[in-house]
Amino acid sequence: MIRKQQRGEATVDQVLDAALRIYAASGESGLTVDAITKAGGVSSGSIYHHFGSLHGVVVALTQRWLGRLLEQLTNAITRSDDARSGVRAVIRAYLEFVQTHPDAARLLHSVTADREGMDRAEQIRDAQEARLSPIAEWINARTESGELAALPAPLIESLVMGPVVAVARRYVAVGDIDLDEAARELPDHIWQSVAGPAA
Amino acid sequence: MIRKQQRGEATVDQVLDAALRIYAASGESGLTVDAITKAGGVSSGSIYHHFGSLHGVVVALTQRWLGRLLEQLTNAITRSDDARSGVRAVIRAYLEFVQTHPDAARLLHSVTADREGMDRAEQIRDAQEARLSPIAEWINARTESGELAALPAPLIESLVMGPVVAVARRYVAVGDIDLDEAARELPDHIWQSVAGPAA
DNA sequence: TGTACATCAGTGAACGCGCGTTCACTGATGTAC
DNA sequence: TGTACATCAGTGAACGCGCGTTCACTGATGTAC
Repeated sequence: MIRKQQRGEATVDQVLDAALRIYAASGESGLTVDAITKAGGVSSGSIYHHFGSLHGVVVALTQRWLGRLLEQLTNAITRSDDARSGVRAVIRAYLEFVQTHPDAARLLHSVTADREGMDRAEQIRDAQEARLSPIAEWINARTESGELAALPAPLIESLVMGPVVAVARRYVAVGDIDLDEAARELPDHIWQSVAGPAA
Repeated sequence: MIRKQQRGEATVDQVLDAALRIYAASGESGLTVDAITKAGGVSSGSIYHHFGSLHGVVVALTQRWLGRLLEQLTNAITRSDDARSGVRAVIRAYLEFVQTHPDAARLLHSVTADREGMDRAEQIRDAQEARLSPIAEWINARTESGELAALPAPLIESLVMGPVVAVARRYVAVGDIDLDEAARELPDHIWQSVAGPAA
């Protein structure tokens, strides 16, 4: 059996870590091969060996952090059984992620917004389907039980995550929001907007 | 008195219109001077005469459409006197804008998300202050009267606009949302999340 | 345990091209008298 | 009403440089026997 060498993984990590730092500091336009080379202590050839292109680095970086975020959200939601505590849990999980990884949050907020990100939306959804489907299932189950309002899943998602994302974006960009206060106040208010007849 | 020549305005419009079309079709990376030159029927020198740089074109484009969007929202909100109809009106106004100007919506969603957009956040806020302050005042007045929940204005804004922006982004990006249905359903649900004791 | 071999991992100089910006110039418009 | 002048508006060839990508090569790791 052919095994890849382990040092390759370390290099991949170095590149992605450097890329995130650079992205946070100087944006997508600052994310050049040369910058990664210097910040990550890795040669350009090595980057191409692992990622194929600079674009490949961005894709890998996005997938990595989107995966981690969705993993947190999925864990939060599947651990709670009633709808109200589930909604509460995802909200807290998202805000906690933003607070713990502000750079990654900045990346996800802009890359997913990016036009190229939109083009990649489908392939991203495919890659993350394992993490997205439990969430969708959870929503459908709660909608049918009447705990959640009888709305299409995308609308439920928007009602729950919309304000959270808005708060997170504003926290990262403008900074005139207290995340702890948001974590305290948002859950109950958001819940009011999606609560169903049986709740 | 020295008057600028009128044909200049026409050129500015041609450039900005072409820029929006290009942006919608091929994203920010496709928005090159050469592309504008060809699509707008304007020489590169002329672009520099009016905008100073390519970056200047993007800024002008963003300001123009952000101004138009905020104008719609301000009109919607100031025309309604009770909180509930105000919330309803901004939601409808936003969704209507997105439906009427999907390209501009795409631009605003990504440029404001963009890292450089974040750096420009302050200067954008300054330039649009005339349109932002009426909205803030309206929120504060309704919060004090008890029609809106006793929350900081940024949280109210996030609770109201968050789901709307989320729906709009998803409509523009993925397309699995019916905007008319959203316009019907969202107002009441969102209202539940911000209604105050006196409502 | 050692040797030969294949593949993976990493290097960095060199290339080339796309792109933003400049600039000397021509043309158009408005003002002064 | 016409002429001279200043400023605005527009042109497009030319420049130069930053940046992504390539490639021939060296080094490291794992496998086969």
